[in-house]
Amino acid sequence: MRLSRYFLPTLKENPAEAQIASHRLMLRAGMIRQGAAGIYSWLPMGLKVLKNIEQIVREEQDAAGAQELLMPTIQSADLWVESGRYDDYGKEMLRIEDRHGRQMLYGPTNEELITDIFRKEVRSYRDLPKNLYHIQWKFRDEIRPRFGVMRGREFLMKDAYSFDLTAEAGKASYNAMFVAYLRTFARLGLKAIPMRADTGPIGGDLSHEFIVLADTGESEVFFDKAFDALDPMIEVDEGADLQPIVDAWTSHYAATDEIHDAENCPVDSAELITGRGIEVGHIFFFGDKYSKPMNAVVQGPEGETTPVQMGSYGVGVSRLVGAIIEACHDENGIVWPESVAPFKVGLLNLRTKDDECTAACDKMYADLKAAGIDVLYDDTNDGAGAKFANMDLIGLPWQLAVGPRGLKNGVVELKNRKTGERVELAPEEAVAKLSA
RNA sequence: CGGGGAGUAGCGCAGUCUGGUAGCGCACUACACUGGGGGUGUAGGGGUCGCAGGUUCAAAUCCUGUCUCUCCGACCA
Repeated sequence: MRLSRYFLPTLKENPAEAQIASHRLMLRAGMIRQGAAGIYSWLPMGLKVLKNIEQIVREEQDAAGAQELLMPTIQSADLWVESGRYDDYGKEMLRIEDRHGRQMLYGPTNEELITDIFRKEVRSYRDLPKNLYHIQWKFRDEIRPRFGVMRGREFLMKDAYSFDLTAEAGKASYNAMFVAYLRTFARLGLKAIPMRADTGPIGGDLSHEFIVLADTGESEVFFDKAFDALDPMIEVDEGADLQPIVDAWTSHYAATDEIHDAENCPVDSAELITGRGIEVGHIFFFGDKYSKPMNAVVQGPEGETTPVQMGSYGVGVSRLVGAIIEACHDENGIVWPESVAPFKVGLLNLRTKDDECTAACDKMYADLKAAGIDVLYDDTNDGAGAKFANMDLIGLPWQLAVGPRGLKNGVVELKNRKTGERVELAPEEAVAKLSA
């Protein structure tokens, strides 16, 4: 993509309303613009990152045996009345009336809807287990939205729902999601710690929050140093018992500041790590909490009818964009992990008016594209300084600077955004290195 | 929902107290110079001062109402 044609409205100055790094940087880097409090438009580069994250989440869900579907954003209130949550949910739920006076709502979550879909179609235990998920926009009318996409009212969420015959089988489904989450966050370039969680309005007796570590995170977290030794990229064989892995990840102490009690902490202070974190995932096993009142039942092997055992598993996809930036930025701007970066490399033409320089840039641009590399080519007439600053701001993993000075010696400069390391090498070598 | 703050050009702000031709920096347009870390000069364009009433010869400025945004608290993926 040529920058001269790309819709990337970057800002040199900080917008007054943005308090935290990710919000500030998302606005400055031209990723989002606010429509109303807690509601954002995603501009091309922001959307690209969002889609990249979404895709990694999707791949890991699919790999864990979940199947994607898509439920609507607007739901009928009837189902919520049936589950008893229509009144429980309170003002956080955006209620809408259609032209016929029917009560509708913009879904804050989808347990009722998925349970309804399930109960209408599934009759036999032979159809179990099932795990269905979708990635869809949700709305929760937060009292006070803040921190940009981290605490918006409208947000993109992956939510999966598992259905099993027995609690034991349900636990296995829960474990599969647990491991999928470890892998997902690792692939996103994040360090995530699972913590035992309050089940809140969703309910149930087994639940974990996944907290991503970031120096500027919203809450303080405490966890055992032992987590550092665990590898999140677990290879899962189909049908394998994941309980030992889950046990390994849940046997160590981890707590947010709300629960943490320094006096009675079971971990020696020398073994305890204190940091800040952002909740990006939450998984629940809640048994028959919804299946029972909503009569989602299957016939078992003995012919008996039993409510299915359910779990639900959420990932804040849009929130992750902010969380990743909180975890990956410096004073100059964003530092994208390569897995989610909007482009892999930024190609900087430092002197567009120099025909030789521009010819060399055009060729590298063509070569990089031919090699299948996603490249943002700064072909604008801005000064070199402005180009470097802008490229640092938007945080592409690699910067390829091409100017007459280097070309005279047959070299271009390749800079790693994260380490700041710069090397000079021949244009073909640079393309080869980026293609590797 | 309780308590603060703010709405003036795309962004950041001054002007409001003490009413009298709407300003500054950045960004934008044109030209020239410059050219490896947000460069320089010259000349330009752009705002019914959030909205609605009111007071006045005259309102960004005073009064009333209203909407929006934002910060702190309780709540949350």
